[in-house]
Amino acid sequence: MSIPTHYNPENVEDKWYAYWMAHNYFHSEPDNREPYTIVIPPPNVTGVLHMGHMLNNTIQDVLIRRARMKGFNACWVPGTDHASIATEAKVVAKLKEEGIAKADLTREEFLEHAWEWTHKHGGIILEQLKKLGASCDWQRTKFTMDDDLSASVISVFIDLYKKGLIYRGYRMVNWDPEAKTTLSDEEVIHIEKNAKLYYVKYLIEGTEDYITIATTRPETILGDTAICVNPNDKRFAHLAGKKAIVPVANRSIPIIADDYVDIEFGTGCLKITPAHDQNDKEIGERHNLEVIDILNDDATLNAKGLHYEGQDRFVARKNIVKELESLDNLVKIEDYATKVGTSERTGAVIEPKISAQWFLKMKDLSQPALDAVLDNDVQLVPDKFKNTYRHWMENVRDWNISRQLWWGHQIPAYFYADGVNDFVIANSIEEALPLAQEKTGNSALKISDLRQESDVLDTWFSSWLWPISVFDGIRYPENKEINYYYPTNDLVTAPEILFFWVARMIIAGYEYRDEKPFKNVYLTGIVRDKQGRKMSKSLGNSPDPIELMKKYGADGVRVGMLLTSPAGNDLPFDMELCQQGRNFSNKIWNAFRLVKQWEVDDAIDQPESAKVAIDWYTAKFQEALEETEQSYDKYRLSEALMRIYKLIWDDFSSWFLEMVKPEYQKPIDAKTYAAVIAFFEENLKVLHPFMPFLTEEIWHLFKDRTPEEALIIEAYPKQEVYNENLLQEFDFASEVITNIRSIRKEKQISFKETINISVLKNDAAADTFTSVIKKLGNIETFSTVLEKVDKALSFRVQSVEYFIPVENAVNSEEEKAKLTDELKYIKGFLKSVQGKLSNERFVNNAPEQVIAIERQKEADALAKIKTIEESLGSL
RNA sequence: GGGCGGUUAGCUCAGCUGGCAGAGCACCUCGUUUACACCGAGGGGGUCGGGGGUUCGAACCCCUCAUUGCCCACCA
Repeated sequence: MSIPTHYNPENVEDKWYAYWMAHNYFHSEPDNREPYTIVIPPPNVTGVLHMGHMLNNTIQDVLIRRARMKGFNACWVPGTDHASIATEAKVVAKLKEEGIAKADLTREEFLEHAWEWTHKHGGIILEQLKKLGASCDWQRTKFTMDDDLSASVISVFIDLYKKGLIYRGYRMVNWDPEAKTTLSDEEVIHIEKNAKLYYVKYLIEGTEDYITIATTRPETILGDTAICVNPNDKRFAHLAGKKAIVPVANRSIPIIADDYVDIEFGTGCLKITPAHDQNDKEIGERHNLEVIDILNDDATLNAKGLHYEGQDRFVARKNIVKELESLDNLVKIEDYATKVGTSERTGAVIEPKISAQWFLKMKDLSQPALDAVLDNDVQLVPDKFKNTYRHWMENVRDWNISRQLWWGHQIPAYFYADGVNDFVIANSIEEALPLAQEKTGNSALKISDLRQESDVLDTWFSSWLWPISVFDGIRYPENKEINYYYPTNDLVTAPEILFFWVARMIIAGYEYRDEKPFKNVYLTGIVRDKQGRKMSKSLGNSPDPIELMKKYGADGVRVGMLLTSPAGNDLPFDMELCQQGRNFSNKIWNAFRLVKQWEVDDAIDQPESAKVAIDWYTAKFQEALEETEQSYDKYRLSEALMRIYKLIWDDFSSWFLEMVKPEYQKPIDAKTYAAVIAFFEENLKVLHPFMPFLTEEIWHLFKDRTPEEALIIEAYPKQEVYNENLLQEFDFASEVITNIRSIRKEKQISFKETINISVLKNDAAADTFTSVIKKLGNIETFSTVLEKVDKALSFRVQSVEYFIPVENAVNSEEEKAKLTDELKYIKGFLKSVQGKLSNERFVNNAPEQVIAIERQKEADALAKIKTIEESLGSL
């Protein structure tokens, strides 16, 4: 035998990927067919493939391959995201290693480094996706900072500004002191931390009395500009209008009253630091308080921090606590569990900071996007995410879209002076000049008087346009491509970015196309390790996907990932799953080997067993196809895969091939052989979306194909009506076979030894599969009898009784015990059925159908009891 | 603090509008049968998180408790 017993994916995978590429099968152009479009969630351009990508992209590939085979014009658009903050952080780190500080570079110099880095690392991840088999239209590969996409981003900014939806404001924002940029609310992760609550007393000016406040951030005392109590708090009524002395700083600040203060919490007194807390800022605005910002951009204290200048905020906290203690201003310290905001990207503790930033008004923009999901115009899978989505959308706040970074889309605002609103918005500085001249009334203004905003836009401000901008539908809303491919069909992504990205894409879709960007959103779970921990680089618990594919084959890994991964459920990943996938590859490979080695003889007749086997598998395949389609419709890919897995492993290999298998070293008839090959090919087609490489390989090994032929573009099997009766009859027959095998095992009758069997004539015993029973049971004669057979082993399937006469093997005591057990069980069953049927309320209330089923069960049980009792009697 | 899920076999999960608890893997037994030991045949295994209730009948509907996960949130 020249075909190896184990499938070796190694050379196969690269070979077929190259073949598909060479024939341009992944490429799509608008035509008369119905489109089926998926845009990839663009991975970070400098990223490396991890298990999350594997899951995500396997799903997309399954969907797109199936659509392609079903005759849609399938288009999967790949690309990468510039990932402003993440990439900039990497470049900064890399420069630091080389001894270069970002601060020493000009913007242009830094961007040169960033582009160099991008060109070097960008695209690695896309190359890795090819190993997985991803059938992306690589000719359409996009990058969020390509010229056309950048132009789209800028034009959208200008448009939204003109619509009055973008404004610049002096607001309290989330400051990441490590990346030295602001973040949107969504980029802030709240983490539970054990903190301390410090009770600090402030001297009331002109008295010997003190007032005690509680704070978690004693270092901000240096920025205090008031003490605040609740106006209804009688305890502090006498302090109205008085002043307090800030410890350490020895400044005098007013004692004010505001409803915000909770009388019950802490001491009922609050220190007000408008520069470093959102609530304090609001209270400060109501009471016209001074704002003292004590922090630098890197969260060290500035000159306002007095002798703590230069110290990090946390160092200063420790030190100021010591000083307060020595000054006798510290009353006590309590443990306190609180949640602190941290940066999604750097992990740094977020500092609330007042600064001038750009915002997008979200309320009105988001309404159509909210409705679309609530009305299922955009379908979330699973739909439990609808609640989460609604909650977020109903409470959406203005989006801080500016970042104090260099890598990204620079905001097209041109300042002619230093005021918060001393700017004009334009496509270029040349276009900005006349606008600025007009706005200022100063026609002497020159280009050199203008200065472009140095901030860039939030990464998501470009990716929210992705499904439109990859087809250049922002700049050219009527272009052929966008009109053809939009709206796309499926978006496959992680729930983590439901708000960051998915919600905003829907918003942009309605704003710029007046139409949803995709029909379905498949939300994958998080890939976790066996212990349930999220797979991450820092934990080192994530296997290298490339290594995995080397070991188990890309197909094996794909199957492993999808076998147990319902939408929205986390995937507890285990190598065993890939092993199962690999084993499945091998099973199919060996089924192929078996069939391939058969010799065909035109001259011999088709046996009856093969004839019925073919009828049966025809129906079985259709049943499986129907079930598979239903699973696909519900996006239950794991179920679809499992059904195909069982179809091929159990139905096809264990049953069908065994039924048609010719005797050892004898040829197979041509008719049966043709059917076997045809079935095998149909199996390969339904499996292809899940295991593209293996199926393509075997499909080509069966026959010589023309250079234009490939499984990837074969037509997916069509659903047809099938004979359900035949399937039921077979289920009966297979139960007979199982019983025979059981008896063989029990009585240690070798399979090589033929046996005889008799069936007691009974209307329920159909004989369609008698030839199959004979073949798979290795039966010499199969006879019908009118009376029970003495001295025989017996078994019953439903109400039909079978006998196997075996010389000397019948031990009547054993038989008796066996029958008694069987009788006991069936009587118990009958009792419960009759219990129901004798319950008047059941008979009166239950639907007719249910009662009929119960009556049938009763009759069957009675018939079976009768045969068992007779057998017992005759023993 | 608010909201939303989950809790079914050792593990991962199905179980549609109430009507005999399922699958895959794992496990056990047997097997050098002429595709495959990455295999075959046969088999065991569940008080459906606890407690109430509705119903002829509850894994499924209602109440309640427990537990676990996720999302949101400016109480010092």
